[in-house]
Amino acid sequence: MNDALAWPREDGGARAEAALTPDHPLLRGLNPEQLAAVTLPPQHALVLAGAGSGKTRVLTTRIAWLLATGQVGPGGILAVTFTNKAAREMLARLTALLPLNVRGMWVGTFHGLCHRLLRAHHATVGLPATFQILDMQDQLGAIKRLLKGLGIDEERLAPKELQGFINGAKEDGLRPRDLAPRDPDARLKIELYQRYEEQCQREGVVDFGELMLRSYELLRDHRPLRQHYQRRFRHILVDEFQDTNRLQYAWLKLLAGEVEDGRFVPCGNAVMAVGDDDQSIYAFRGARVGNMADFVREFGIEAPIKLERNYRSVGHILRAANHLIEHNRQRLGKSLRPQRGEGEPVRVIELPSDFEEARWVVEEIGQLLRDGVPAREIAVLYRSNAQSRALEGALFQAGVPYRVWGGLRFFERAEIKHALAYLRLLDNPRDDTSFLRVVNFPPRGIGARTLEQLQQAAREAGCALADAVTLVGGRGGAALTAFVARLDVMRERCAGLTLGDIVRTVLDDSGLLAHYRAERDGAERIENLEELVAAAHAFVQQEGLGEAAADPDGLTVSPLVAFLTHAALESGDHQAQAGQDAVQLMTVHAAKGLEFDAVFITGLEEGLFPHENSLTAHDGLEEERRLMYVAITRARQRLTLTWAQTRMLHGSTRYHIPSRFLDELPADSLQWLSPPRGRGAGWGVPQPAWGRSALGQGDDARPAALAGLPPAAVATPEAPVSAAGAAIRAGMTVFHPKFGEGQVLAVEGRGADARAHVHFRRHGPKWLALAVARLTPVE
DNA sequence: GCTCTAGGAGTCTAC
DNA sequence: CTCCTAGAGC
Repeated sequence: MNDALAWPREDGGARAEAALTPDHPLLRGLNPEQLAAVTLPPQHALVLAGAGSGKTRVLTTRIAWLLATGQVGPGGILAVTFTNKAAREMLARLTALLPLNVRGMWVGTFHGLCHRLLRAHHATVGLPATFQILDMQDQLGAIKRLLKGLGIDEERLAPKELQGFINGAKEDGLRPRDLAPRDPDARLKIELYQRYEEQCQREGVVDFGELMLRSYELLRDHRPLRQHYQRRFRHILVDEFQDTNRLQYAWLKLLAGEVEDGRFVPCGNAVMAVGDDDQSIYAFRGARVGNMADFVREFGIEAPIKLERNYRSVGHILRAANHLIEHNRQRLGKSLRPQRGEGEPVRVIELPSDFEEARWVVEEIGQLLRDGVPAREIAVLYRSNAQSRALEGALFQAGVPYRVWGGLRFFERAEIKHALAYLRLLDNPRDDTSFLRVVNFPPRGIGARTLEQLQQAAREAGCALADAVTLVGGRGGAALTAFVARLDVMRERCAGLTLGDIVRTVLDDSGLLAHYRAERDGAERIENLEELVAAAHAFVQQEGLGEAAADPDGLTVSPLVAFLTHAALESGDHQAQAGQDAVQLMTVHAAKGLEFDAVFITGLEEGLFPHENSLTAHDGLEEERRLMYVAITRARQRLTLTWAQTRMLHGSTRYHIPSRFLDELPADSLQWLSPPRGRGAGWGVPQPAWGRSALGQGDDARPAALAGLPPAAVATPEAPVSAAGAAIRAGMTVFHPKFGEGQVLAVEGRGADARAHVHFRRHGPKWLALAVARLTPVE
């Protein structure tokens, strides 16, 4: 079965031999491990690529090498990434390396490639040619509609919970019939999963999980088709392999071999998986690090290639990263080796509040800017998006240009989603999700009552909402009929137009533009809609879609369908003021894959980083630690860690103790700008905040940037008092008559509203109102 | 049927 | 705190 040599090689062997010299231009400057990975003969391989070890370079050079030496043609390459950004970067680097037509290559995200498979074989899997994709928002809407239709109270089952259940099942490759109902609750969810699938099928839409699962089933159930792709893709390369879920790994296995008698037998192509188990931070969405170990076993990997030379960060930063991650038990084992100087130690500082933290960080940024560090080379990272507010405020006040990543993206904006819904209805009037989104937007007198009648009628007739409008009588029915007629007119007017003109026509005919023009603050929305028209024009230019989208395989899709797919699969840039030189603000998740000269990691507090929700999740703490590892390894020259005693969180003030991660860093590589405090110390001990500095004595030891702070800013707040009359502080061990002993993770609120987050030894984490709870400190 | 307001819930996230 | 939804009032 293992017949790698059975397939004819496309190259003359001699040409490949001649090129196999280390001074080939492509190989110049590679270290021995990188060279080994790039020039590996066709076989399965696992590359363990540490942060900053030149992973992307290895991947792209590998592909270029395979092509340049004639080992494979562009059509024989399949390269999978997790984000569109990574896919784009790979293509860009590749075209820079080789004067080459990348058209025939399959490079993209898992979902993008699955989508391509489903478009090519839509009839085989029973989807209409114009099927559209539901994003998470659309999916939630569809689920809410389903629950309402079945008369299931949202109290009984939260739509979000069902959404999580369905997506979780799909990530594991499970259909409703594969699930065993363990209890009535599970039975209901499985039943609803089934109903949801029927609804999607009826409406001609697929969610993200379905893209993956349906194309998996396509390959699994159609042997000739599977074999066609197995033969075609002689080289399969997977980026960020540690982030693959169960289904994605199973999908890869289908392309790389056959399961015989329960055992996986590779079919002769070569899979190169590149990943870093220490950077696996997406377990919460189904990623399964265990896939790496399974891959080693099932693909017969003898020795993974380890890339451990780090070209990014200075010695102290790398030592901090290595030391921290060694606290994780489940690791394949790997250590980053510095290739640059020692640099300066990692700086740590404690601040009284999130407000002061932001102010201090901004002062430091000011100094960096004065020292000539470009703004775009400075990043402020945080665990959760809510933390950006205080930082934005301080940056704005200081007049420092900044850019916040995350938040609403272009194609997720309400006005854009409205426009897209109209566009989707042009091709697929059965798309009930889109129908409901815009049937009364702009308002045209179609209310909840009418829509209930319509949905009832459609259910009874077993047809789409658009086909049921004639079944509704009265004024509502007339308004509905008028709406559908309007769509029909729109469709006719758009026939034969270019994509850009179609979008323009829809914006005019739907009344969206007129509606926002009349609205007080609709100016920005109109701007966005205009940008959508521009994006449509640009899309046609860029993709070369004169008449229809041409796939490498000659598959054709209408420009409109291609554009709608693009909108669903690439929700667009996080609000760009791209190109502008600005300080970068983002969550640690968003920072993965990026690097900066100077990095601030803020909010290093128990409950925030590690996040309190993670402590109850299985292996949650290890994932938080990997997240911290990712954060640390973003910095090239200078890394600063901050934590604040108090923080405004969901509207009230919370008191925290420093993150355990600070204790897990090597003391030799740290420089405390404020006196270091153990986690057990808590706060509230009356002492001058800077009285005993690690750097020296007296006020002079205060860091320069703090000199401007008023003394009041570092005063210690009073601790709330429990019902038992004891002052309760974060960090202390307490006793509760019912729950026993526990550690106080955080205290929030004041007076009668004060609450404590206590992690009880036997009963786990609980929030207790101090006015009620009889908590007493334990010696 | 539409608009306004009060109350409740959420909080990491890409495709 | 902020976003969303439900329900009351017009």
